[in-house]
Amino acid sequence: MTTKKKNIEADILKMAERLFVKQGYAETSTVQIAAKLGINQALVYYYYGSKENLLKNVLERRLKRAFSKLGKVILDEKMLVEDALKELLHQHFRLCRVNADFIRFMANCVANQPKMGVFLREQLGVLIQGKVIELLQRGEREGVFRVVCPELFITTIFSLNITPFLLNPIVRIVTAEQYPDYEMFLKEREAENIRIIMSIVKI
Amino acid sequence: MTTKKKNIEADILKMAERLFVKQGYAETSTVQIAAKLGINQALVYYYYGSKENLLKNVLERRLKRAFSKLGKVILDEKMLVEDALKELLHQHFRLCRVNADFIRFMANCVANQPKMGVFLREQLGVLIQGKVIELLQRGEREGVFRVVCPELFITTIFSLNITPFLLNPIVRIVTAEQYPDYEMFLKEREAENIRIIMSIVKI
DNA sequence: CATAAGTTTAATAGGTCTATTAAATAAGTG
DNA sequence: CACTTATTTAATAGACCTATTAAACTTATG
Repeated sequence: MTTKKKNIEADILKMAERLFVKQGYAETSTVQIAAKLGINQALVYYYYGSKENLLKNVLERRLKRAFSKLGKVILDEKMLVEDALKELLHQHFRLCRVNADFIRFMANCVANQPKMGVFLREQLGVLIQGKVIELLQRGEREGVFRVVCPELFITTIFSLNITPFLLNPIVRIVTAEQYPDYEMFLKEREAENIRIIMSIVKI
Repeated sequence: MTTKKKNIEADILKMAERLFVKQGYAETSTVQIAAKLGINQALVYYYYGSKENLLKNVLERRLKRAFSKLGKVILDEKMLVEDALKELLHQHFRLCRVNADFIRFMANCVANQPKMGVFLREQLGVLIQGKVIELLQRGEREGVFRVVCPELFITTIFSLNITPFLLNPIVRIVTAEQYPDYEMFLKEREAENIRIIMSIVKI
């Protein structure tokens, strides 16, 4: 009773995120969000004013979380630069797995509502590149990495790592015969991604 | 007057496709489809029975079209196998550009409604692999291509080619500084994709 | 031309959704 | 405790949506 005082506001946000990401924005109603929490639907409006504003809060929170995790990956200077990059790639692959639904959701938000494009651009900022560029520069300095265009390099990584999750059902169809177990495919896929990416930079 | 007799059925399908892909399924109403065509909304039900059935018709038609185009890419036996593969990659990149909205839409359909997953699996079948596998085998036979796993190879191609379009807004943010003009980036991106993919197979 | 079959329309039932409001309840504060 | 502020509820306005229906219109065909 007393403990769940201010949790409702946060609960709404969490449930909204879960349902938005799983079912889509339009397919999720404030009625449903409230029902799943066992609260009155008007509370959604009491705390967030409108469904659109609720969406913005969801995006903001989730983006912050996702990126803060990537930022926390520690790449020891004592590690070989190659191993550090491999570790980063591994973490990125994991991150793509966990956030695929959300990324799909974002892509939709932007595609369906032009407003969201502007909003997302503000939110995303320059959060992504950091670590990769750092490693590329270190590798060059140490003479073990080729000089490559960071933008192309980063989008290569992003493309290879996100697609198996984002387009999971489509990729599944392509690979179903050889890999009846998708988890097995993912293992091979991650290894292949690392091979491909390393071969791009390694001298 | 007389000419537009049986076109209504087809017009509904085309308009539905346009609006579904642009705005999403839930965000598009049969009322809106009819309004845009200047016809009565009940006609949608007269011809298609239900909104869901309309969706299925849209998917079926569009899938058929998209794949038939890839099938038509002619890869002359007289062409060097390397050049043939490059040509196929070029066509695939173009196809991804044209169909990105639709692919995003499909990915959503599957994510939001489990039913659609089954339906799509039936539709997609084994339509994709064909040409690529053909070329891989020819390359191996001629001794100019390494032996590679076709499933991994195909998903690599798919990943690299689709992401710049499917996640256009996100990729834009990453590349905005270096490539203020996205078209310019796409040109570089296609060239890089071809380089990467060829380096995987070429001995 | 008359009748049947195919096409189109207006009207609406029945549902759900976003958002608001006024009243009820709980918590906080002097 | 008295009174203010914050939270929660029930009820509902107003919009829009899917789907149906019966009637009107058009075309085809004997």
